Formats: sequence, structure tokens, C-alpha cells
Amino acid sequence: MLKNSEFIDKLRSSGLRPTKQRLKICEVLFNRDKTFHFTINDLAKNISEQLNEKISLATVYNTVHAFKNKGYLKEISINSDKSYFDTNITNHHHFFDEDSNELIDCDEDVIENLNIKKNITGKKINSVEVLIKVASDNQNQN
Amino acid sequence: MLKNSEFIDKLRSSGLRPTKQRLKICEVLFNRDKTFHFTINDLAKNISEQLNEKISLATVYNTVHAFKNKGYLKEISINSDKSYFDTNITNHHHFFDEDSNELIDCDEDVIENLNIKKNITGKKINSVEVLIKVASDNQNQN
DNA sequence: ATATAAATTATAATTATTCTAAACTGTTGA
DNA sequence: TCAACAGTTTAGAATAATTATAATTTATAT
Repeated sequence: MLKNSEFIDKLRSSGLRPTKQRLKICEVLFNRDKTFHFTINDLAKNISEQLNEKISLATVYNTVHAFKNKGYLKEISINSDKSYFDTNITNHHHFFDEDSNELIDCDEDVIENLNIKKNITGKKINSVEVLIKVASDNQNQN
Repeated sequence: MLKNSEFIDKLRSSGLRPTKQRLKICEVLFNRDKTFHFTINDLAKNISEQLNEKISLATVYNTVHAFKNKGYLKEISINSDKSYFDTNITNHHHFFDEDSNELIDCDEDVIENLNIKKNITGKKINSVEVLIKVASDNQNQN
């Protein structure tokens, strides 16, 4: 459980003003035991459940993007109509449950020896993401 | 270079009527030497360049989804405002060039021994996709 | 040929996201 | 302390991809 002053320091140190909206969003995102996988909509709902004044949707978008750019959030590649974010910024991979549209972290021992042996000339690798799509065993796939 | 009659057979055999729109789309998608990575917009533009009568955008969407459901196309996971599709339906992975928003197939020898050792209980694995995001070496990442 | 189901179409509707411009707030330094 | 300025928030409009609708057209089986 992080203190408010810790969030203030963190934001200031990365050049973001610690506004009350951002502090609230920090609290919702980072005061958790487990990784939080969310869409903007999940986050907005989560905030409004915990708060009587509302935070504008535009601010939620702005803040999530600011946090992503500062490296406090990761965006996860899923071909979907929405973007997914992850509070776990360590190098790790995901299952995506197509039944529930839910992301699940892969434990380290799920993927063995992932090793990229070549790269495109003149480019640097920014990220390597593995996405394992799963669905209920008895589901009709048509 | 596949013949029209081959596309007709293929469509019929999967329960899709071989309409002239679908045949034209088959031609654009599958009469190629190399894998085609595309967005709906890419495809629509490609069609309209080759055709004097137009195919409705709704039909392009319908057809791409039908082909995907029949397994003639793969959808690639990228967090982007658009969906990307691939005519290469074999098991393979991708680079995504963030400078140009372009997908590039990974050769088989790029990723070594990708091995999924565990799965979510009660689910079956539908796909495993690796996406390697790259960008120009000297690019500012903020 | 004709009936029927499937497909196409233009257009409207929906949804996620970004933009805009005005109001507000945090911070700096006189 | 407080004025000024840049950074932030905000509601709502704008944009863009995609899906839905409902009428028309087409493929095919009889």
C-alpha cells in the first residue's frame, strides 16, 4: 500500500504534476496486490465506483498515455476494438481468454527460452510479446 | 497463379457462394507471390485500383471475416486502431515496424524453440503469436 | 423458370479514441 | 504571498474503424 506522498514524488520526478486526478488514478492502478489488466473503460468504471466527483474520460485517456510514455504502464497487443494496459511492466507474456476477453499473465515458466536470433536491419527491438489465445475446450470455433 | 475455377471450387467447398465480388477479392488476396499483410483499407484500395465497378466497403468487411472464419486468412494481434490480416495461414510470427506501421513475416529461424509449457485449466490453445516491435535505431522513444 | 436463402449495398449507428478551446490549477520566482 | 505562466482538466465535437439495418439483387436448387 503506497502512500500518497510516494505517488507525488514519483510523478514529480518524471515531470508530471501531481494533480488530484492523477493521484486518484495512481491509487486505483498501483495500490493493488496483483497485476491489473485493464481497458480505459475498466479503469474509468473502477474510478467512478470509488469516487463521488468524476474524472473526465479525456483525463483518463491522457493520464494512461502519460503513464505509458513514462514507463509506468505497458500496452498489450491484442487485436480487439480496444486497447489493453498492464500495470506489470516487467518482461512477461500473456494468455488471452477469448471467452471472457480477459488477459492473464504468463508465469515465467510457461515459455521456455524465447530467443530472437535475427532482426530487421537498421532497426532496434522495442518489445517482444507473446500472446497465447485460449478458449473453452468445447467451444464451437466457427 | 490460380484460376478462377479453383477459387470457385474452394468457395463452394466451404459453403460460400462464389459471387463476383468474392472472386475478385480472392484474386487480389491470393494471386500473389508473397504473403500479403493488409488492413481492410489497404485491401479496399487495392481492389478499387484493379476494378472499374466498386465493391462496397461492407462487402469487403463481410468477405474478409468470412475468409478468416473459414481459415483462409489470419488476423494478427497488434494494438492499433485497425485490424491487420495475413494471407499466410501457416504458424509463423511477425515483426511490426512502428515507423511505417508495416508487418513483416518472421522467418522460421528467427525464433528458436518456442514452447508453451503450461496452459489455463479447461481451455484449449487457439493460437500463439509472437510480435516483435521494432523501430528506427535513432528514434526518440518519448 | 421460380422460389428461396444468401449476398451485396448504401447508409445509419456504434464505439473507441483523439481533438479543441475554454476554464482551472500547480509551480515558480519576484 | 501572489501574480504569471505553463501544464492540466474538461465537456463536447470530431474522427475513424467497424458493425448493423433493411432493401435490393443474385446464386442455386427444384
